[in-house]
Amino acid sequence: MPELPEVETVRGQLAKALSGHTISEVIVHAPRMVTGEVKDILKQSIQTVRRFGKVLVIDCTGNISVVIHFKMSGQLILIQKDGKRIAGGHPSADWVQALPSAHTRVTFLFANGDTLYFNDQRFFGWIKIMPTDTVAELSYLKHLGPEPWDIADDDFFSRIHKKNKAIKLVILDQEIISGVGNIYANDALWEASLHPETIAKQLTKEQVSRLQSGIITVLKDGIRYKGATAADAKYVHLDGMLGTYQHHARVYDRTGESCRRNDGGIIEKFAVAGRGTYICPVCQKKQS
DNA sequence: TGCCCCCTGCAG
DNA sequence: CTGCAGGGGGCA
Repeated sequence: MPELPEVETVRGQLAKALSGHTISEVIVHAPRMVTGEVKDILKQSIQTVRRFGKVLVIDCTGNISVVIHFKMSGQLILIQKDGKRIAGGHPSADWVQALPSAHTRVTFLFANGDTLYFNDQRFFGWIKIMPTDTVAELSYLKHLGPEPWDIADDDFFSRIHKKNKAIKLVILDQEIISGVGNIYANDALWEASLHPETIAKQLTKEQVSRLQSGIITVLKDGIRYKGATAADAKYVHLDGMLGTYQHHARVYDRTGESCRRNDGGIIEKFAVAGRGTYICPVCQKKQS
């Protein structure tokens, strides 16, 4: 559920579905993914659900929080007492799957009969149970940069401009700007008509300004479309439904398709630091 | 700053 | 079989 829009979508759904509900039992299927004492959240109820960059924080009564990073393949699915998924709509056909599944790592049971499953195929994610008043001291959060809409353009420029590496890697660095991952990085660079390998310190103020706007535009679009579900469908909503941003992607996973600017460009794919990178060769030319 | 690593699973 | 996947930590 990787990037900011996906986590934000689930954050909102969790807050709506679980506020005030009491945790009655927790089953840890994969102990290595969990730190802290699970017993500390028993009988506590959910108060608020926060998000910092790509991290989700579920605050409970009793000064206890559950902090979750989904990494590449983590997901949360809520099943109601009657076995139905929450929220309206019809479950995607892709999600006619019994839970807990082979990928379920932690199961949270609620007093009202609801069950929340944390699934993670690749075991990269983590869950930390800790006092709410110590969450901010987590190393990951302490070093987290601001979200792109929370800083003035001159602050954004100074953060970006001093880096002597490819601009794509700079915006993927959570300590510089938080929330951007590979999908939205590719699309934001297209929005700003920048080549991903341009060295950050070579960018002009005007280019960096366009980039900040581009990042904000694609992240907000991602939230509007409730996240991007890639072909392998590991990101899903709390109710198992799929995000739809992928249908609106600018360049991500559009190899061979036409540039949305209709400039005659055909989207190309290559690797930057080992990560899939997509550009329109016409409007995202490499600068010298 | 760049490489390797953590893992599983799927497409080519 | 190899390569690749919404992330990021540790190491030189």
